[in-house]
Amino acid sequence: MQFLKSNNSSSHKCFFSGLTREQIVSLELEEIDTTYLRGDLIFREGTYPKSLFVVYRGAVKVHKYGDNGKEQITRLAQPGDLLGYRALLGNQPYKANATALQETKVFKIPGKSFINLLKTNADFSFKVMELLSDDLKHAEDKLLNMAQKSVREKIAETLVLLYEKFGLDESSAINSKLTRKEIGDIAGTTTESTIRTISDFNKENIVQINGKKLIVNDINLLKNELHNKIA
Amino acid sequence: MQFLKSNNSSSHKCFFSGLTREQIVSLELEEIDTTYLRGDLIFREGTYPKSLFVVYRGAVKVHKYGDNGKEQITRLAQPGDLLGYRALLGNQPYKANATALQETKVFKIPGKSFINLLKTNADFSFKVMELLSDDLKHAEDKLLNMAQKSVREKIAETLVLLYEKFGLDESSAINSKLTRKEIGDIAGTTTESTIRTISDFNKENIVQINGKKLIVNDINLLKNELHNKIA
DNA sequence: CGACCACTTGAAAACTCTCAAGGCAAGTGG
DNA sequence: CCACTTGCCTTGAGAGTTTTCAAGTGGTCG
Repeated sequence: MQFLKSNNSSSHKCFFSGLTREQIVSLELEEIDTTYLRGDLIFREGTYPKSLFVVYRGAVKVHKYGDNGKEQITRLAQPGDLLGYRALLGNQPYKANATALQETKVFKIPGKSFINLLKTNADFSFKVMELLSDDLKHAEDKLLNMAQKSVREKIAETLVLLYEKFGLDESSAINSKLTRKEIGDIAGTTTESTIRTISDFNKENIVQINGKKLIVNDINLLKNELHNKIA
Repeated sequence: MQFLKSNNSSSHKCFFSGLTREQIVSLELEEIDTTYLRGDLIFREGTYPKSLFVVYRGAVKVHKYGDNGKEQITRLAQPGDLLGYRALLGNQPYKANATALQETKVFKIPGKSFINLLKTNADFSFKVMELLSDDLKHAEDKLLNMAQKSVREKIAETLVLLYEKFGLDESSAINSKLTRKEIGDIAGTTTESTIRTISDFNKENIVQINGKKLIVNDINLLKNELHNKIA
């Protein structure tokens, strides 16, 4: 099954690799209507989930809006990542929106199949728990960043994240199609502050701006910016 | 078993209420050395977990420190809440510290017993997942607050949280023993800003300061402060 | 070509933190 | 019993950071 060969170059392990063929078949993957273009909404906050989404190709932002209307990206999903499992687990409405960042293909797994597998397969259960556990860790780390870091540090943090998630293309540029606004929405700051900070990094030769592309010649220069440098 | 009668007045359901007597016995609760006084460290970030902690009485802060040394409280645990389950699940070191906020009694469950029950009892597994799911939701909500709200809103948010977690004592004061610094550590701001904001609320008759106590006569006045009031 | 969208820059305003200092209450030791 | 220490609360003023608002540029697509 093609699906099992994750084309994800980063360190993610395929979520279903421990299952038997029968178990995978039992998931009744649906392939209908599962390709999205940049900007397409995959699901909307407040609606109820029917399926679990598994990203097969592309990239997805999970985001919500504050009272003031400002957008906050809480997570980036890539090939191999699951979307919407939390709403399914609790049989609750989605707590965020999911939007494709580029051409993205997902598999849909009927909610019931997912829950069934959870209830019958302890290993699978355990894996989902590890996943939740991991997401929780990331959320808490991010909490600390948001609460305590300067804009400069938050932007550096975000660029390192993008570097690690998306890698570099042939010209050493971060291989994401994110706009400045979206980078700010991840970092938790305004578009203008994002632009100014990236521009500072450019002047300091930490990154190089090439149109919309951000060229990273030495990731360690960026990583140096992650921490408060007050002795 | 006394343990099952949660003395928690708030809406928490007891985590173990779905288990059979045998299953509870299988957890091999340990009661040794399980009372802590205010300020006592229950576990430290970076160390490895041996047991799961179940808060029986009192209150616990889960907190970590940023690069600059500033403390951030990520969670408050009360009777019925579990501590350290995430580290156990992943067999990883604790990612935060836990410190008693008042005289606190906890039960310890050997890590192995917990994991065993997880692997053999699908319902229990599911419950832990719901718990994780819930914690994740809170973390993400808090993320949004941190990223987008003003100090005033964050303090209001925190006071409402404390109101809901700890309730009011006989004099209508929030029934927590938290210092101003700790309130700031939850909200994600400095002690001084916390004091100034609470002082503002006092002047505006939203809360009433009585020594270290904060009297809340009408919680809705505070809740009005949760949202940005820009039309 | 015009509209639109993203990017960029400047200047002022708003907000929050930092640093410094003082007050108050409880507990301690002489 | 009093002086002293300690921890927490409070306030002020200035510094620093970040946002806001306004304006302008450049590229792209129909």
